[in-house]
Amino acid sequence: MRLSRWSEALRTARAGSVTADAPVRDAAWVARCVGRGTNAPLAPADVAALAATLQPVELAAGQPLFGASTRSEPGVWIIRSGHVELSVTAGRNPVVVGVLRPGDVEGDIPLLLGLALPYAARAVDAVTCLHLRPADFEDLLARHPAIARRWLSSVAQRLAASHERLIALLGRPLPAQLAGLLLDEADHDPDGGGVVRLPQRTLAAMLGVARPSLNKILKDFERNGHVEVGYSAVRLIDVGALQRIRSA
Amino acid sequence: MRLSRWSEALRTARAGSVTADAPVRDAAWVARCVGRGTNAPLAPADVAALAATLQPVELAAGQPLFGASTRSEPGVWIIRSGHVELSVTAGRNPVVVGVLRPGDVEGDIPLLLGLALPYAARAVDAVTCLHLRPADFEDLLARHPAIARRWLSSVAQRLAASHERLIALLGRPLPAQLAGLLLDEADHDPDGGGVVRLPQRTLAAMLGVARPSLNKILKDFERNGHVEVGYSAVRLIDVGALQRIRSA
DNA sequence: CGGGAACTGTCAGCGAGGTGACACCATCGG
DNA sequence: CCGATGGTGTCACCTCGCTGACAGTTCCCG
Repeated sequence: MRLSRWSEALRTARAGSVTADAPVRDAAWVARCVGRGTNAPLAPADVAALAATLQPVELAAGQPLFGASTRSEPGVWIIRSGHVELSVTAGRNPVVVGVLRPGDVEGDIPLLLGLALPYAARAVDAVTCLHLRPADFEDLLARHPAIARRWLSSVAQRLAASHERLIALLGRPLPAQLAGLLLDEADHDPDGGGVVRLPQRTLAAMLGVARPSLNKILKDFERNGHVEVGYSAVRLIDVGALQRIRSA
Repeated sequence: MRLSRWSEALRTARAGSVTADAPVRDAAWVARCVGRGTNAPLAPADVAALAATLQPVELAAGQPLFGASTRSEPGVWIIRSGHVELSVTAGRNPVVVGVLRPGDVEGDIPLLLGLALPYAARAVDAVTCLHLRPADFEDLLARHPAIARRWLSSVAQRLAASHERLIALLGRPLPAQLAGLLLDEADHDPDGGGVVRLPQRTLAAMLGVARPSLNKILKDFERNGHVEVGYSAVRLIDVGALQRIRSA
């Protein structure tokens, strides 16, 4: 069963390269991406334990990982490829709390605290991720201090990012907020510049702002040659200028 | 040396009750307040290790724990009594990222990630706190898996709170934001109602908003009998009404 | 008890951003 | 190849909260 899910998971990511050591390779990838290596190195035994419990899962665009309504299977998800949108529909318009990208982790906080998160998660595009069942997660933390230590640094990282997000949003003009968001959310392409592959509706929801307001600023940026606006994508042209606007 | 700092620390907190087991009592208090007990119980040996390393420190009102300028001694602080304001002076007006109250922890994130936090901390009123030196902190985490596990739940708690703060701020009208802030920050008095003992300037900075705007809403609340505005204090009268406004 | 510092209360004018609506365009499935 | 879906570009109107300023009040320390 696991191998069939594996091959399905890898079909999109890198077709045809399914080998027996794929679980170990993914566990090593998790070890590299979750938290920080300094001060919290993982021993081979820890990586092996990870490899034994990680369950690959594939999601189509639009599919929910979990939601206020569905409350589907709990556990920890680690994004391997694709994007997941965390949103909450409080008040009038939906607000996007964050966007998960490859290497990001979700679902561990509810397990650690024993309470449900107030937001829903849905795949923006096709998503490959690794799943850890609640019991396996607790077990890994209890039996592998190095993993617990590493997870601590992962959560700490997310907390620092969340604080920076608060600072970037509070009482700042919209252009500064948008510049910061674009710089933070850009996927760094090999060609040098970054691209934000999200519709303007999502970007607006991430700033808690109306789409027309966002579009106005975005077109200003484009007129000044700072970005290039495409369909469901924004390409960063002049990173320096955006940084200047962010801290204006 | 340690005992002398102890007696100094306790002079304000509870004068005259200094006994030999005070460190153990404070360690037990930390064990109760940091993180969640369920899923992460601490053994007596863990509490003893905490008691051996906690260093009591006392701060006068206005004194900084650390700051962008001073960069004073690093380490972990656990607030025992009083309030500490975390603020950052980005752009025009200062923004308050959060207010630490008794039981809150600060300074562990920079240690875990090896990078400085972008905000400064200063005592709002007289503060008693417990200090943990960087080396001692690392040592506790490495040698006591239960403490690492418990710390994980503490950081997770803070992350959830930070996410809720983001949700409460993004794209919501000012009255809803203020109602949420008051409900979150109220110190629950024994007499039933809660009190927020912070000047309006600080409350405004926490919402990234101008003081006159905040004052306007606050007086509206008072006119409608929801709160009672005092000098550097807001008393909550009708909690139900505030909850209704928060989710309006 | 008196003076300075900090906090609160309030106002008029202005600009940023929300609202709702509508035309146009990319993308994808049939 | 065509139509449905969903994303983008833009507009006129209007509300909300900012700006800067000033007067009154409370607190605290000498």
